[in-house]
Amino acid sequence: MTAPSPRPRSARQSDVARIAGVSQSAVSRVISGDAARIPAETRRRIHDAIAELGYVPNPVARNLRGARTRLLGVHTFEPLFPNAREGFYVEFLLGIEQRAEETGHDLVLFSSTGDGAGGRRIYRDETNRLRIADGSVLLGVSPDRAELARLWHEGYPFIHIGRRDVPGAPIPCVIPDYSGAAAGIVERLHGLGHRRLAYLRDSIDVEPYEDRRAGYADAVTRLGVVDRSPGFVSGTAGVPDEVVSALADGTCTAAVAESERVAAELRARLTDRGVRIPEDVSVAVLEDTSAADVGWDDLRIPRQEIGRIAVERLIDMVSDPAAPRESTYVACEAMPGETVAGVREDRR
Amino acid sequence: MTAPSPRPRSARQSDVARIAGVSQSAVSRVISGDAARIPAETRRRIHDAIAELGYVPNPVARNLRGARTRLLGVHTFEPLFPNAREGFYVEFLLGIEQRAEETGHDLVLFSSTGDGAGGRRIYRDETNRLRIADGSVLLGVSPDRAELARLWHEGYPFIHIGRRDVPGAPIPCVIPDYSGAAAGIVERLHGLGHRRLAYLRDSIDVEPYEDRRAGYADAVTRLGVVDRSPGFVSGTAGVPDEVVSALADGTCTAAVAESERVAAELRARLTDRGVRIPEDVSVAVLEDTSAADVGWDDLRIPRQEIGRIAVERLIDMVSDPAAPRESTYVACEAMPGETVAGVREDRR
DNA sequence: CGTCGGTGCTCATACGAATGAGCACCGAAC
DNA sequence: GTTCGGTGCTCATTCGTATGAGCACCGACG
Repeated sequence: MTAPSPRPRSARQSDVARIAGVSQSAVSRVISGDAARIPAETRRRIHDAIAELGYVPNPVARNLRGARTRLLGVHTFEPLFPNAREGFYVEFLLGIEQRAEETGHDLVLFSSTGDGAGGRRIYRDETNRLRIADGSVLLGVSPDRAELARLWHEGYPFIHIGRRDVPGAPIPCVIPDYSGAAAGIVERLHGLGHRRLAYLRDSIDVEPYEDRRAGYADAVTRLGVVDRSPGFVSGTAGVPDEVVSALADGTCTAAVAESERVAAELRARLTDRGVRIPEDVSVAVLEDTSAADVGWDDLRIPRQEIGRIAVERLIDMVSDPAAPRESTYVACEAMPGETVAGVREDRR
Repeated sequence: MTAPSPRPRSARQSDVARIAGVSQSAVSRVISGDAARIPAETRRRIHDAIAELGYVPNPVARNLRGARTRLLGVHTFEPLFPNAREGFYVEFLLGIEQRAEETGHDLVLFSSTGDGAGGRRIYRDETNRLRIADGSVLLGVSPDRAELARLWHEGYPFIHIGRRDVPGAPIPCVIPDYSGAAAGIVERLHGLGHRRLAYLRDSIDVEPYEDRRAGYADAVTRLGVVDRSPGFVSGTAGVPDEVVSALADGTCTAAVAESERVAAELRARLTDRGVRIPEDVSVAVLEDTSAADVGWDDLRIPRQEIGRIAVERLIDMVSDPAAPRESTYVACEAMPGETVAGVREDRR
């Protein structure tokens, strides 16, 4: 038996109708359940004809009438599984897929680049590629905010995972609450007796880091803790010498690092000076370091849950275009590790 | 600024046409590049109107005319990332995504179950859900071969990852060459001096395991090696006592386990008897055990490459429906580990 | 016997874009 | 001055399905 080629044009409702001796609309009604006034006998004839022809509705044509496609888009601004961040997007996707499955949606992964260069774009030769889907989840760092603004103005339903600020276009996001998590970590250090902290910033200036800084700053002020970083909000990136010295001599008793990269650098510098973590100095990281598995006190981003929530919100937007489009915050758990301890007795 | 809601019905070509003072077809021609006979001035007017209205083509309508959607489907018969097989499908998807990106395709992940129960099905109330995509990659273990047969008879372009035999429907697959890999492992054992082997089968009876058994059986015969498993082809699943004894007393010097599960059981049983791997007995596994990371001599399934090849083949089928639809074999690398060694001197 | 209410459908059109055919006009060539 | 060829579009139709409106028929009721 050989493959049926050249593929015969698939049967359509009109073919079924001809065989069953009814009109195309009768077929349509029977198929789409609106068969209230079609008697069993006719229905049977139609079903027989369907079986005979192996008729299968064309979903594309169905959708044309303005019905929903029940497709949800997933647009990542970088390849879905960049090696550098293995497991990063995938975890969000896991939650997205779960919720999509539960709500009877399929997903469209927008993997095509657009035009070879310039990264993944939403608009390709003036057309919004996302439009096949009823709405889309966006994730990753967009290289081009104007695109997001345009998308928003178009009224297309979408939700962004992670905070993204675009002037003039308050795009709805699902946001890990880095600010609250940072505050929580400061509180924890405070509870352990730490009163003089240092903040280590990375050189990245995107929204999520701003959130961390804000949360840290608030908590420091609120608890009356002293921050000794060299002007952490506008300050230097990386691990300045002053901070290493301050931690070594007890001027500071704990450090809060924005990213694992900075934390690792700090650890190296402290080890050089013979300073131990956590015996001498406590270090917490404001990032999910579970992949590295080195025991940092850090925070956990509930990626799966965030994915689920994003789909949830997206479906709301799709089903009610007039619904409010606000951002949602999702709490991050502070994860105790092996790098935070009570303050050293002689340094209280 | 508030979200533009209720969303205005998006502009269409006829709206653009009205504003630009031309006909809808002129707009269509300009947009779809067939603008040979439209002068620059008119084109400009049309583009201005497009910009003014924020017009965006409706991909669904486009597709209706029979054009390609440039969507490729990915249908998994189980959720994409079942916890039990974490990283299993994902690796295929990685390759699929890469190739899709390179060829300018987007992916549709068919995640919706169909009707709540009964697993993921291709046909939902008599409609082939895959049809939105130009063609689809199927992966996982289908609960229902009749569905595959129907899909094939329909002439829908699809390719299955992993071998799947359906009577009357020679469905095209991309198949890890388990048979060759099993033979390779037997050859390797033979090269190390092993002459009396045992084969341990799992209780699963799907095609991939048949391939392993066939490859093993061929190699054993070809090399004149003795197989001491209790009738491995029709034989008992799991780890029979006879096999453990044969390995312990030197009747057999090496074991080939179909799955990691069986291998792990064997290891436990041998350890109980004080038999060491690989000093006393060599053990190889005919499965990719890289996830477990316990040093088995095993084989590696080039999942990413398989994904890429599947997309490649699928695109061929889509672009030429008359193309032959055969299966493709992909070689698996035998991966040396720490559980195979030369045969013990006194057991040659 | 006329009318009314149901039943069992059909008709016509919409959805949005693509496209073969063809019309109207213009300048040039014979 | 007629024909010819090219330009610049428009017209009409197609894709496959869904759906509001409505037609024809039948039995029942007044």
